[in-house]
Amino acid sequence: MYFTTYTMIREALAACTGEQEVDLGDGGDHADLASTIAFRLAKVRKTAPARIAAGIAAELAPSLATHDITVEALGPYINFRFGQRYVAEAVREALAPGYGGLPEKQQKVCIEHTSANPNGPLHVGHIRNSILGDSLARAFAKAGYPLEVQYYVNDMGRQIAIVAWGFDNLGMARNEGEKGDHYVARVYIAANRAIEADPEIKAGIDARMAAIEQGDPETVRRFRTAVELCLGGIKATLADLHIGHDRFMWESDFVRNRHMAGVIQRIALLPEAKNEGTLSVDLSAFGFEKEYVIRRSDGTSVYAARDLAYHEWKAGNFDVNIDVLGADHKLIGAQLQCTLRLLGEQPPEIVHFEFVSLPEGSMSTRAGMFVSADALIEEVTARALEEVTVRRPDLSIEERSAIARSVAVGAIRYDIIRVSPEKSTVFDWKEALNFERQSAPYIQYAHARACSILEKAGGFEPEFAFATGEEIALAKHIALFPRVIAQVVEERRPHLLSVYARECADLFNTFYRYNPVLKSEGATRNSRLTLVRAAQNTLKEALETLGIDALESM
RNA sequence: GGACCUGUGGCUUAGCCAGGAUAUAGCGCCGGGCUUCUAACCCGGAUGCCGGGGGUUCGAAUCCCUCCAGGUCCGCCA
Repeated sequence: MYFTTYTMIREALAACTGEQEVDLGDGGDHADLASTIAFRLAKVRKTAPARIAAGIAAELAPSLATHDITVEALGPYINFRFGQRYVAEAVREALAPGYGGLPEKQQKVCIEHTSANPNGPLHVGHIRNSILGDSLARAFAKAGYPLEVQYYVNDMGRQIAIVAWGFDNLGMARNEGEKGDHYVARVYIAANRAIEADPEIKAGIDARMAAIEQGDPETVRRFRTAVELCLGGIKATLADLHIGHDRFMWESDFVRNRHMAGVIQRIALLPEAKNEGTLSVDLSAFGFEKEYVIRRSDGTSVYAARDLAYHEWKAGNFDVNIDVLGADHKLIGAQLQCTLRLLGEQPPEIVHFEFVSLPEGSMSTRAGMFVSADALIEEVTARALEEVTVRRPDLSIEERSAIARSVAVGAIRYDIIRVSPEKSTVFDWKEALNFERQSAPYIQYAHARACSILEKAGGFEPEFAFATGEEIALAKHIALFPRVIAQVVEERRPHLLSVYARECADLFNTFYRYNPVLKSEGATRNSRLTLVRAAQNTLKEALETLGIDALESM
C-alpha cells in the first residue's frame, strides 16, 4: 500500500510541475508525505515558495481526494495525508502470512560472513560480523532473492600451522566437556607462547606451511583434524545465535583444484604484475602505496592468492556477492576488489563494520584476551532466567528456560545490530546483561502482549474502522514494513530494521495503554482485534528477520 | 607520516550517503500511573552552541575545507 501510494503521489507531482525529481519525503509530524519542491521551483519561476506550494496543492487536491488523500500547503511545504482507505488497506495487507516479503527476484546473491580463522572460539567481536551478516541474509531472503550464505574457512594459514605444531609438540589433552574451539584456542595460545620463548620453533611452522601447500597427505590430515575440531565448536555457537551457513568453502580446495594456479597465471600476465622473486601486483595507479603480494619468493602462495581464487569463483557463480568484513580488512578488501577488476571479474561488495574492543584494549585470540561468545550467551541466559523466574513463577523450569534462551539470544543480537556498523564499540558486561531498556525483550514483550489478547479474544470478524490517534499511528507504521525491508536490502544496512521494530513496539504499547480491546464492543472491538493481529504479525515478521524469536508468552 | 571510520544532553544512540518545518530514542535523574487485555509497560518534566573554526546555500547535524580528539590499517600474517 505504501509503495503504490507513494508512486501515485510522486507521479501526480511530476505531472503537475513538469519536474522529474519532486523532492518527496517523509512528512514527520506534519504529514504522511511532504514535498519541498516549491523551494527549488521558486528560483526558476521567480515566485515565492509558499505561493508555488499553494498553487500545486490546489491543483492536486481534487484528483487525490478521489483516492482519499488530502493535500495542503503549509508555507512552502506541500503536505499529503492518507485517509481511512489507506489505513484500512494497509492493515488488511499486514494480516497476510509472510507480510513484508517482496516479489521474487532473479539475481542470485551470495553473502559471506563470519569466516573467522579456526584457531579459537568466536568472541564478541566476531559475532558482530555474524549477526550483521545473518540479519542481512534474512532481509535478502525476505526481499525475494535466491540466496546462499557462505563461510570461508581459512584452513591453511600460519595460524593453523601453529595450532598443528601445538598439537604435535605440546601434548595438551582436552579437558572434560571442553568445546573443540576452546580446546584449539588453548593449544594455539600455548603454542604462541612457546614460539615467543624459542624462536627456533618457527622453522617447524614454516615446514608445515610448505607441506600443506604441496598437499602432503599427513600434514593435510593433521590440519584438517584441527580445523574441524574448532569449526565444530564455532558452528555450535552460531547455532545458539540462530545463525546458519549454507556452505563452508575450504580455502585449501582452491589450491587443490588448481583454481588458484589459474588465477596466479592470469595475474602474472597483467601489465601491473611484478615477478621479481615474489609475485606481486603494483596498484599504485589506483592509490595503493604498497604492492599486493600474491606469492612468496619460496614459491608458496599467500592468503591473497587463495582469496582471489575464491572470489573469482564466486563472481562466476553469483550475480551479487557481499562480504561482511571487519574494519581491519578495509585495505586488503580494496586491494582484492581492485585486482579482480584488473582480471576482468566482478569484485564483491564489502560491508565493513568497526571494531568491538574490551575496556582493557583490543581483543586477541593469540594473547588469549577476549570474551567468548559462548561465555556471553551463558551469562546472558542465566540473567534472563532469573528475570523470567521473578516474573513468571507460574511456569515450569523447562518453560522458563526456553523463554530465557530466546530472550538472551534476542538481547545479544539486538544489542549488536542496533548500533550502526561504522561505529566502534566497547564491550560492557553491565550493558549486555541489562534488558530493561531499548532491547529485544521489549519488542518480544509487545508481541507477547498482542498474542495474549488474540488468544483471549477467540474468533472475530475482521473490520477496518480505525478512529483513535493511536490506532491510526500504529496502522500507518505497520504499512511501512515492506519499505523498510527494501531499504535494508538496498542500503545493506540491517540496523534500520532494528529501529523499525522498536518503533512498532513503541506504537503498539501506546495503543495498548489507551485503547481497550477486549472490553470494547461491536465494530470497535473487531477493528481493534484486527489491528492487534496486524501488529502481532508485523512484529513477528520483523523479529524473525532479525533472527529473534517472536515469543507468544513471556 | 599516509589512508579509512567515528565525534549528537551525564552515559548509549537514530538521523548524515540522496540538505528543508520545533534534532530520534533509551539509560540515569525528578514527578505520576498496576481492583483495568502480561508494569520486561505507560504518561509528564529537566538536561543539546549536533567536537572547534571557516565556507557553499533561501536553508547545514547532513555538503566542502581546516583543526582537535578517539578507533582501525599500512607484513613474503590471515
